[in-house]
Amino acid sequence: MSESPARAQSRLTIADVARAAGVSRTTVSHALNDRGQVDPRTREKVKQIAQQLGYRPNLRAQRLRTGKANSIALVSSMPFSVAGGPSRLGFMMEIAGSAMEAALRQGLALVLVPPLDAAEALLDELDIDGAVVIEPAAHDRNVTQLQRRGVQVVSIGRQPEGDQALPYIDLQGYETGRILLQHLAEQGALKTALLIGTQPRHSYVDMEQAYRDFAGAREMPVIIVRAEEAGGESAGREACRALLENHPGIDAICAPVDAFAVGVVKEIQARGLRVPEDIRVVTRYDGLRAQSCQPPLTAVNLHLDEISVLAIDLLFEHINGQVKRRVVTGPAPSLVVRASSRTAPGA
Amino acid sequence: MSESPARAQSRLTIADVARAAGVSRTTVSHALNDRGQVDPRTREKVKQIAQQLGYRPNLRAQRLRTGKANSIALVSSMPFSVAGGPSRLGFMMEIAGSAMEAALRQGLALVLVPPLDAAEALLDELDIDGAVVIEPAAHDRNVTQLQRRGVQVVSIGRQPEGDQALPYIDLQGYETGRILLQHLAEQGALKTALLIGTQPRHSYVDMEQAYRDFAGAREMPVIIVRAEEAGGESAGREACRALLENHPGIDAICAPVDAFAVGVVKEIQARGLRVPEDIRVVTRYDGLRAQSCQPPLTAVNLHLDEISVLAIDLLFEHINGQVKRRVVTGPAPSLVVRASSRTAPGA
DNA sequence: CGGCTGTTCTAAATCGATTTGGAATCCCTG
DNA sequence: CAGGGATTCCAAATCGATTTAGAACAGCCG
Repeated sequence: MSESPARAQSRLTIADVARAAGVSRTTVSHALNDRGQVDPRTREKVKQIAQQLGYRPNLRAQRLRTGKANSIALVSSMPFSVAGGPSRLGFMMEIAGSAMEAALRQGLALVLVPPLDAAEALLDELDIDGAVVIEPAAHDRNVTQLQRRGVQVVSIGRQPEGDQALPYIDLQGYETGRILLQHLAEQGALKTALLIGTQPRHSYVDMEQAYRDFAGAREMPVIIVRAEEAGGESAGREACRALLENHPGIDAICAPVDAFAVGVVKEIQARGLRVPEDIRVVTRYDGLRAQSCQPPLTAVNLHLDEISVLAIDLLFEHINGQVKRRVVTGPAPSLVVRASSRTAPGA
Repeated sequence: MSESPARAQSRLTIADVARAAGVSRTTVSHALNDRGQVDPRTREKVKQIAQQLGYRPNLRAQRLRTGKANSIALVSSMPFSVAGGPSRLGFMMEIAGSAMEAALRQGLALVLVPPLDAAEALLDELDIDGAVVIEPAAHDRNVTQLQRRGVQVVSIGRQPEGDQALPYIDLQGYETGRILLQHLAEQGALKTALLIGTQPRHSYVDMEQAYRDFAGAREMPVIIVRAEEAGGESAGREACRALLENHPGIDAICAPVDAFAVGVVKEIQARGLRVPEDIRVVTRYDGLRAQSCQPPLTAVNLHLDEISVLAIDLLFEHINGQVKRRVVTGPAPSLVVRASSRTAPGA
């Protein structure tokens, strides 16, 4: 039985270590996990032998027993067409980039769940003890599915009308809208239209509120049009056409969805108008799409890297049952001015 | 025993279903998994009851028994400073974006492993049955660590001098180098220098070979300089300085690492020279860094979205033991010309 | 009716860890 | 030296599924 020492696989079990050390499995387990009462000398000896043998506990057995998966999921429910395009899943990936690092620091593995219908099936096959959902819509199916399974969920961006108020990182949608509109006004815009998505997402809700308040304070007409997220760039373009035809005199468009904004710019230019001279355009997410647009789009730095870390930490707290904070406010959004809106002489 | 039907958690075990259906656990297992010999009527009844009760098999128990994790990892070993910056982990994230989708289609969850020292510890805590490693260096520690554990590994980009030849997706580094150098020549460059990293990665090796062949064929002087990847932009800048001081007359620089290329541009401009009029600059990866550089950098479209899918599929084959293909060649790299190299009148 | 084959189902072993509830040993005190 | 309390260790139960080996019963044949 003592042959085949180099089994390549981690075929060694706790029993092998116990045998080699001349103690029981219990003692090995205790020794290795710094649990229970074990003579320091025995503990050291067991550890050494385990090390020497190259023993690694079987994760699945460990998890079955302890009930922890030590991993979390990052879930996006934005349709592909919005997330897609040149930057693929820019928004989600930017979050993923720093989230994986933050997760690692908590000893958690981060698994990615793309926004696909097929994902729903996988969502039940995922061995996770928590999930971060990106900007969920009001009655997001992913969220309810996860909660039904009993996994902890937090969201980046408040879930509007949340079925039962998910803990979340505040993305400060109102403030984001305010600084964009304020900026447009400073650049001389007098008649700003708003183009948002149809889904009930916090960013649209908050943005609309900011817009209405802003318009109300200045006696500016309220011009709001909605487009289907799934339509992507062309839906934005279509909406822009309707906007321009029905509301002459518009001199600025605020389109928080970057795909929409790009469509807007294309439509404006196709009509022989200029951005920003005739119509200023701004968007929310400052990703590849905004930056590589011609002209580049004024946008908002949401500080997603910091937001992600906060989200992971919040989730971690909830998983560990120290349920205290339900809302965490991240760094304030900051304006990134680019050519698509720069018309005032001062700027 | 029939109370508390809505336990929130998936607390139901196979025993509960068995009890409710009036059969044994074995029969339930067989019925649900379409295994063994079960009367079709019984099978149907069990399935229905399980469904009705909302039974979900415990993943950890299932995995302990079956030995499969149904998940894979995406690993990058590029240092953070290169991967970092404006696009954070651009290269890795671009791959991740489409890889997660491909993985999902195979019923695999994709977990992200960031390039951190701490990751080494986590790598052993990861319950995975395979991993895709991005452009591993010659004796990459992550790779050996994974292999020792017995997980299948494939790489995107050949592992040079591979300890034992990992299966890989060919990134066609030689061809990439060739089209970049060819392009520079077409734009009038007569003295092109090469700036690569010090690590033994396939892209550097192949690029260098392409460069040497190219120079040899044209009797162009061979000017190669290396910089430490970990140094990022400033290392590239430093290398550029040395290049310009030691080799007057250089009119083009090929710097495959985007961070280096950006450094190069900055150094050139700081010296009062112009890109591309005085010195043309090109890089390899066409990410946010290349695109948002001033001027934007000519680069190569590596078709990472398709590459990722190939990688996932290859890994899947190896996990399932149908070990046939060891090398898969993806779509040919294609040039993306931008302002940083456009000088010829024709272009 | 005894013996054989096939179908349908089940009890128990198994995966590899953790954890519970003692058991054994030693030391000290009264 | 009996009895109490630490200390150190271990056997067995446990987590929740899958799988093996075999039981129970039916139908069929000679």
